[in-house]
Amino acid sequence: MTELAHPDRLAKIAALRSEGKDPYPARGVDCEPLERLIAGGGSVEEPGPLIGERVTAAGRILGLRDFGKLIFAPLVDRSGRLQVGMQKDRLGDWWPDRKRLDGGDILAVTGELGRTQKGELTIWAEEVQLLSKALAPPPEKWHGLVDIEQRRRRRYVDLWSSESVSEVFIKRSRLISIARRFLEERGFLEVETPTLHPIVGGAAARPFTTHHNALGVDLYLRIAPELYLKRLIVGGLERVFEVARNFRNEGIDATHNPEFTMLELYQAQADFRHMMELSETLVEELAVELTGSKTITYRGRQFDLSAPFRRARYDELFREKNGFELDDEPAVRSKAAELGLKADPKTDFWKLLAELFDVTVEESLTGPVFVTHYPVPLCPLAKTDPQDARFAERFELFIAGMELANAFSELNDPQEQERRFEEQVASKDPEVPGEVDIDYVQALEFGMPPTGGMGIGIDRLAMLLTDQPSIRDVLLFPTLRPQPQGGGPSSEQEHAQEK
RNA sequence: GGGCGCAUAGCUCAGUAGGUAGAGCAACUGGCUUUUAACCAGUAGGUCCCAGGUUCGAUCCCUGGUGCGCUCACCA
Repeated sequence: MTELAHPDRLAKIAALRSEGKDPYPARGVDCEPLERLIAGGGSVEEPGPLIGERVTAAGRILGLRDFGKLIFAPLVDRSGRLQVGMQKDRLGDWWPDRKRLDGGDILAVTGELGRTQKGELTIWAEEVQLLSKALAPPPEKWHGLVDIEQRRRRRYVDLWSSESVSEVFIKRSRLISIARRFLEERGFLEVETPTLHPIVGGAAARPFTTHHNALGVDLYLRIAPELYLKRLIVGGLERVFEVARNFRNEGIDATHNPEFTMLELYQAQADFRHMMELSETLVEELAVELTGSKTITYRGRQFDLSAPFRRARYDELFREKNGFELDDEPAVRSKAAELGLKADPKTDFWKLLAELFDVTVEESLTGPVFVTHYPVPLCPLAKTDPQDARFAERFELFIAGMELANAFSELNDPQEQERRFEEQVASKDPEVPGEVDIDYVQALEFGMPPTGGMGIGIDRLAMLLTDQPSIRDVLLFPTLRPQPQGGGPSSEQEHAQEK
């Protein structure tokens, strides 16, 4: 037992066992979700069909309000919260066992659905069965878990001790489910591709490295599924998507977690314009389904997610904010220096330009807006714009200043792709693949149809649609520094002593 | 990794201008059959994050560390 186990509760378990009562019975019970009982109870004015009926519910009791011969206890399950009333008159044989109940215990209750004098919907218990005894006490009943670290380390407590928390994660789940249905309705096939990659590719990021013993090779956790999904387009699957967990060995902040979820999709015989339509339609639909409106509130600001979204060219946005063309290298360098960017002359011009764009333009992209036509050197996997060879057929979608989607007309010219890969390798940039993915080039040599591809950050979309300020609030178990033994804050001392 | 901030009872928080601490809730005992953070009376509960230093004396001051939050850099 850990320090969380309460001695009085251990004593209650021992007492139950000595009477032949199992505090952790093996069988579940048939019960109704509380939501259904609440709906079936109707209102005080118009009683529902379940009033007066014998019902069974199961859930966790958060506390006990004990009046001597009457006890009220709020019962919660995933779907809602409903009060249980336990009366001596109705529970004769069981009644002495009330002394063994504690906040946090999981119970099954059978009894008549009714109301109290004040009108509160209540199950008047006739049978109470302990399903699982809680040894650790629940958090403070009024505030719930407030300490943000504990909320994240002990999500299993956070989820039931604060009503709004589980809603966020239920919505996140619905978001993914709606997106799947949306894509399946449009002929997309959900696929699964490897997360262990022999070569890093599909994005610019530092990878996690691991090792396979039997093969005797180092492998990387994927930073993006892109190159595998496009192999499937070569394979003729035509419309594919993956809800892909990606891993990037980078810093952690409000919008970044080392593992995160991208919805990536690829559509043959399409280009980035189709991807714009698809993404704005999907985002609008998700907003309506999850929030009930096309206009959402994020961190106190309103965003209208009605399709179509505004389109704005990268170079035009750049010119508006900076007053000169983005390929005016001297101007870019001097402006960057002026803003204090790391701008020594050997810094790659295009990296510098991207940084200057981030600083001068991205701040103002409240959105929703598609930023289109990125400079080609920033888009090694995208097709060049036939109208202007300086730019690529690519867009990124910004909402509330967050980058939510990235898409392009996929480069399908194997010679051009090989050349761009070789340029990347030659740059020796540590954040760019250090090796040409020959197999991918060969896949293109077999012929890939014109293809539109897109990645949507599911975590950020969930933040936006559930109005959460940090990615860690939409991840059930965000990456935290591990704490040896037990994970609770009380083990910090042991940790410190080891150092 | 840099900067700023936080760490006190199981939980939420006070507090000590250096003299080893207190409330509410939770727990325990008793009372109460209609509460909604129930109420009333009583009891118990603390290495004041860790390690050094200064001091007669440190939870408080100093240094170092750990964890978390915010922020900057990197990234989606």
